[in-house]
Amino acid sequence: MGSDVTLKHIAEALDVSAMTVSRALNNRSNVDEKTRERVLQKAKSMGYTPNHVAKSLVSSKTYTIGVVIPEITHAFFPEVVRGIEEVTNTSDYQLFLTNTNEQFDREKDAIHTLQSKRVDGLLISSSQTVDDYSFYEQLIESGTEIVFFDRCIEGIGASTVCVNDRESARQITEHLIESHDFTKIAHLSGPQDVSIGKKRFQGYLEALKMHDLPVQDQWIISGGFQERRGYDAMKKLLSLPRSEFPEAVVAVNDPSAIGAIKAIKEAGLAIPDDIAIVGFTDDIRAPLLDVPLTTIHQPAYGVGKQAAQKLIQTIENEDEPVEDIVVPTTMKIRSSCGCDEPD
Amino acid sequence: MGSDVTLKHIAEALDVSAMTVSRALNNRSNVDEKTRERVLQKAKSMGYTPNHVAKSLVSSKTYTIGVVIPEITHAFFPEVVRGIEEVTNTSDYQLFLTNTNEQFDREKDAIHTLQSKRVDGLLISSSQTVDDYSFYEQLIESGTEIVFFDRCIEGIGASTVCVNDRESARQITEHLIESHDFTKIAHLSGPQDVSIGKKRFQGYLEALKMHDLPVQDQWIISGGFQERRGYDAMKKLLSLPRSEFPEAVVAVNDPSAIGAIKAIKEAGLAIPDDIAIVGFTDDIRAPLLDVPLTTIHQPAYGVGKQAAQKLIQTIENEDEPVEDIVVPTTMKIRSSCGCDEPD
DNA sequence: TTGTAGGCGTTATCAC
DNA sequence: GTGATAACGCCTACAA
Repeated sequence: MGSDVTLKHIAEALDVSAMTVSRALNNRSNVDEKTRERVLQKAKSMGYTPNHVAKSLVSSKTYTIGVVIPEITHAFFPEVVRGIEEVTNTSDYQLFLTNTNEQFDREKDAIHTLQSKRVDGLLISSSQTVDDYSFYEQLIESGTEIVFFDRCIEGIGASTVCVNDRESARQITEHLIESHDFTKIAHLSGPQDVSIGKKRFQGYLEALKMHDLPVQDQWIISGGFQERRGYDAMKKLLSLPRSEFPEAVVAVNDPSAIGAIKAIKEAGLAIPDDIAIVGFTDDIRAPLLDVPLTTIHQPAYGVGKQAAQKLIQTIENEDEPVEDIVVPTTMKIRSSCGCDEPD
Repeated sequence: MGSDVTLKHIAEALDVSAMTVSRALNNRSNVDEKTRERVLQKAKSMGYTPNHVAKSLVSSKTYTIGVVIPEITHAFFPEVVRGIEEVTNTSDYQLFLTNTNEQFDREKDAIHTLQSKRVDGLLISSSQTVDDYSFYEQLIESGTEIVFFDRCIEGIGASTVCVNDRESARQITEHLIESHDFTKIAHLSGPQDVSIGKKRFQGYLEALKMHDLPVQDQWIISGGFQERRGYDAMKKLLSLPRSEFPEAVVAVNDPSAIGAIKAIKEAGLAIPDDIAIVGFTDDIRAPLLDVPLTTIHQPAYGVGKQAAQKLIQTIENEDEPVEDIVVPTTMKIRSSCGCDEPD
C-alpha cells in the first residue's frame, strides 16, 4: 500500500484547492507562507504519502532504473550493484533488480516487463546465452536508454562500461609465458557472443602470437562463466593423453577457474606443479584457495558506479554522447601461476 | 522510456474504441475474434508496450515488491535475493532492491520512497543500527504488508522468516563444550536490538548455563555483523591479560568470525590451538579459510523463497495469518573448533 | 496567491 | 460485441 490520503483529502480538510496543496507540498514559490505551513502540517497529521505512480503518469518519468544481471551469486555482481546504488541513492533513483540466471529468454522477458513499468533506463550485463543482438538494437532504436556493463555489446549505439579485457587477458597470459617459461597454455573460454568471452580469448591469442607460440585447438575449450562450466571444460582438457596436457590454463573468469581447480584436484594433479592456472575477476574466494589464485582484479564497485553515472547522465541530458568507458584492472599475482605468494 | 504508442493510437488506427483495444489486449471474453486479431496484430506492428504506470493508477496494484537488505556484499543476502526472485519471477512481481549499508536512516528513507512508489509489499531485513521499532509498527498499522527475514522484528504484527537462531547458537556453543571440553568461551555479539543479535547471544548463554559454566562479562564483547566489527571486537578481547584469554570464541556470524580470525593471526596465535572459533552463516569463504570455519549453515535461498511466498500470499489473500516461520539450520563441523576436518 | 479545466493511459461501469 | 463516460492522483496551463 502506501497511505490512501490524497491531495484532495488534504484540500477538503483545509478548504483549499488540491492545486494549492500540491504547490505547497512541492515547495513552489507561489504559495502563501501561512497556507504552506497549514498544508505541511495537515499532510503530516493525515499521514500523506505522495503517489509516485500518479506523478509518473503525468511526467512520464519514474525515477526508476532497471538493472539486469546474469548471476547474482557471482560475487562480482553484488559489488557492482553496490556501486550502482551509491550513485542512484544520491540521485533518488530506485533500482529494479532482475537476475536472469544466464538465460537470454529470461533476460528478454525481464526487459519487456521493465519497459512496461516505464523505467527511465536500463543497466544491462548480458547473459551468457545471448544469441541475438537485434533484440538490443531494436530496444535502443525505440529510444530506450541503455548502458551495458561488464558483459557489453559494443557498437550498437549504447554506452558501455568494461574493463580492458583483451589487454588484461594478454597480460596475464604473458605472465605465464615470461615469468614461468610456459609454452603449452590452454584457454577455458567463455561464449564468443559475449564481449568478455571474445575479448579475453583474443587477449590470450595475442599473447601466444607475440611470443611465437603456436595456437593449439585442442587446448581451447569452450566453456562458460560458471563454476560448473569451468569444471566440465577442464575435465575435457584432462581427457587428452597425458603427454598432451598443457602446462598452464587461462580461465575466462574466477568461477570457471575454481571449477577447473576442482577437476584438476580430482585428477590427482598438483597446482601449480602439474598444471598452473590463472583466472579473471578476483573473486572473494581467490585469495583463500589452497593455492591462492593468480587473477585479474576487476574494480566491480567502480564499474557499477561509472555505469550508473553514465546512464543517469544519458537520461537527464539530451545530447550525452555514446561512450565506451574502460576501467583499468590490476594483475593479482598469487601462487596458482607458479609464483611464490608475496606478502 | 517504453513505446509511446497507447491504446488510443491503436484504436484510432483501427477505428474502434480504446475500450475494445483494451479488452482485446487483455484477453477478455467479450470481444469478436476477428476484432481481437486485428488489434493484436496492429499492436505488434505499432510496437505497443502496455503502460503499467497507468494500470497501477487504476488498480492501485503495482506488482512490485520492495526488498530492503542491510549489506549486499555479505554473500548471504544475494543468495536470499535469488530465492526471492525465484518466487517473484513466476508470479510476475518485480523487485525494488535497496541496500541500506547497515544504516537505519537510509533504511527509513528507502522505505518511504518505496511507499511513494506504491509497492505492494515489503521484504525487510533490518540494519544493525535499528533503534526504533515504532517506525515499523506505524508502517504495519497503516496497512503496509511486510515480511521480515533473517533480521526480524517479531511480535509487532508482521510475519517473519528466520532460522532457529537461539537453538543453533546453543548447539554450536555446546559443541565447543561437549566435544572439546572448553570451559572458557567468549562471544562476539551483535546488536541486541536486532533479533539475530539477541537470539544468538541467548543461545550462547543457554549453553553455558546448561553446563554450569559461569558467564564472564569480559568475554562478551559487543561487536557487529561486519568483518570490521569482528576484527575490532576480537582486538578488544585480546587486550585482556594473556591468562584471561578464552579458549574459544563464538562469533555472531561468519564475517565477524573472519574479522576475528584476522585479529587472532595478527596476534601471532594459532587456531584452534591457542583459540578456537566458530561462526554462523556458512559464508562462501568459510570452507576455504586456512583453518576451515566451523559454523551454522543457513539455507539462504530457502529463507528468501519462503519470505517471498509468505509476502505474496499476504498481499493476495485478505486473511492470511501472521506467522513466525522458522527454517532449520545444520551445523557444519570443520576444523576451526578443534575437530579434524571431515571429508 | 489561488482556483479551474483538462489530460497523462488505463479500466470499470453502464448503456446500446 | 462495442462504445461513451468517469475515475485513478497528480500536474500543466491558464484564468481570476
